[in-house]
Amino acid sequence: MVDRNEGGVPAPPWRKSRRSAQPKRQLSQDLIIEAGLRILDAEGLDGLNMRRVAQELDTGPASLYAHVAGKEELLELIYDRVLGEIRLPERDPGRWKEQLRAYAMEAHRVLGAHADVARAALATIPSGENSLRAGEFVFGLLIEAGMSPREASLTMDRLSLYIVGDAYEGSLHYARMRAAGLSDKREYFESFVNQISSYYRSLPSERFPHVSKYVDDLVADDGEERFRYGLDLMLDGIEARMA
Amino acid sequence: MVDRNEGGVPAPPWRKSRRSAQPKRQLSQDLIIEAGLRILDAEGLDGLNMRRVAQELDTGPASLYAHVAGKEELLELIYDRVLGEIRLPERDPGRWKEQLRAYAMEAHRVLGAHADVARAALATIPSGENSLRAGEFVFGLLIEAGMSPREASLTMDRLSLYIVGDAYEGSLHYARMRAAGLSDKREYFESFVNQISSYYRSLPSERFPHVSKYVDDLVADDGEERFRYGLDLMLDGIEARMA
DNA sequence: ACCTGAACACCGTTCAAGT
DNA sequence: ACCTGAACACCGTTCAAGT
Repeated sequence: MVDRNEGGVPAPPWRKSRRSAQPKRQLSQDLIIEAGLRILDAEGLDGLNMRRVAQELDTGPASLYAHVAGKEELLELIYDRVLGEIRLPERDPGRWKEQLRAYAMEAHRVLGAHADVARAALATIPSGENSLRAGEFVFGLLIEAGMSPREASLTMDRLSLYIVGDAYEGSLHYARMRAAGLSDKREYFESFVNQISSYYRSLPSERFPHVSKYVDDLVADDGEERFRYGLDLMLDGIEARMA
Repeated sequence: MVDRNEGGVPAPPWRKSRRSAQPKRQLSQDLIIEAGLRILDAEGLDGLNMRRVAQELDTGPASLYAHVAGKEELLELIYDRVLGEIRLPERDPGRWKEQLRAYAMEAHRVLGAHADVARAALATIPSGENSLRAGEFVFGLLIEAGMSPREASLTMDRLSLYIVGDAYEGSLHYARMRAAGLSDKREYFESFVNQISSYYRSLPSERFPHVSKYVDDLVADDGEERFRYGLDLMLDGIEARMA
C-alpha cells in the first residue's frame, strides 16, 4: 500500500494522444491522499470535495472511485497519513510521565499543523497503520511503567480522546478565522476575545454572578495554555493510579 | 418537558437572526427548533436538512429563513435547547467533587439522550442561554470551593471539552449502529468488539507486541465505563489543584 | 484493469413575486 | 411582515461506455 510512484512512471500507451502538454502521472491511492491533504491544508475541510481532488489530479471525480471507496474512506486515509508525521522516541518507562506529556504535545502539534484533519478525524474510528503505531507506543509505555493492561487501555483511550478533541476545537477556530478573512492568529484571537468578553459583560449579573464578575479570567488563556492545563490535569490523575 | 430557563439573555453579537417577539400563527423559531430536534433524534444528523425540517412543518425550505439564519444557526439553537434539559442542584462547595461528578454524568446523559446533537455541538462555539447556565454552575462551584478564577476557568473549559468530546464519540457509534441497521445497543457493542479484537489479533506481534498481547483488555470496557474513568482522572487532577 | 463523460439524486440558499 | 415556488450553484456517487 506504500508504493509511491512519484514522477518516474511512463505514461501508458493509450494516453499518448492526450492533449495535456505535461506527462500525466498515473492515478494511485497515494496520489489521491496527497492531493486531498494538500487541499485540506490550503482550503480546509469545507473546500475538500471529490470534484476538487479530481481537479487537482487533472481528472474527473469518477476516476477516484477506482482507488478509494468514497469520501469517508479518503478522510480516514488522510488522517492516518498525517498521524505518520508524529515522531516517537525510544520508550523509557522510568520517565513515563515526561514521555507521555511529550507524546501528547507532539501529536497535538502534528494535528494542529494540518488544522482541519482533526475535524475529519473525529468522524472516523481510526484503525490505520500509524494510529496503531502511536497506540502501541502509549499502551506499551504505560504497561512497562507498571500499569495493569486494563487501566493502561482506559488511559490510552482517554488521552487520545483529549488530544483529538482539543485539536478538533482548535480547527473550528481556524475555520472561523479563515471564514472571517483573517490570516493572523493573534489578530483573530484578540477579536474573538473581545467579542466574547463584551458579550459576557452584557449578561445580567444576578443570574450569572461569577461569569460576569471574572470575565478577564475567562478569556485569559489561549488554546495552547488550555491544552497544557488539561493535559497536566490528566497526567496527575494518571500518576495517582500508577503506584 | 424538563425545566428550562428561557429568560432574558441578550443574543450574542454574532447571532444573525432574532427570536420572533410573539408566536406566529404558523411558523416560529421555536417550532423550527423542535422540529429539527425531532428529526435529529429520529434520523440523526445525516437525516437533518432544511428541506426535511420544512417538510415536517408543512412548508418549503425557503420559509425557514425568515426565522433562522441558516443550518448552522439552527444547529446551535437545537444544541442549546438540549442543554436546557440538564438538571442542576443547589451548589454545595463542600461537596464540590461529588457535585462536579454528578454534573458531568448528568450533562453526558442528556447529550447521550439526543445522540447526534453532540456531533452538531462540537461544530459550534456555544454561547446560548442554557450553555451559560451550566457554565455559571460549574464556574461558581469551583470558585466557591476555593479555586482561583483563572484556574476555575481553565478547569471548566477542559471539563466541558471532555464531556462533549466523549458524547460526540458516542454519537458516532450510534450513527454506525443505525447505518448497520441494528437497534440494540448491546448487540452493536458486541459485534463492534468482535470486529476490533479479531483485527488486533491479526496484527504482527513483533511490531505491536502490547496491542496484540492484551486484546481482551483493550476491548473490555464500554463507553460508559470509559467516560467515568476519564472523568475520575480529571477530578483527581482537579482535587490536587484545589488545596 | 483502468479511466471517463454524463447523469442522477440530492442539498443549502437566494430571490422575485405573492399574500 | 411573512411566506412561497422556482431556480441556482453545488456535491457524492453511479454507470455504461471507452481505452
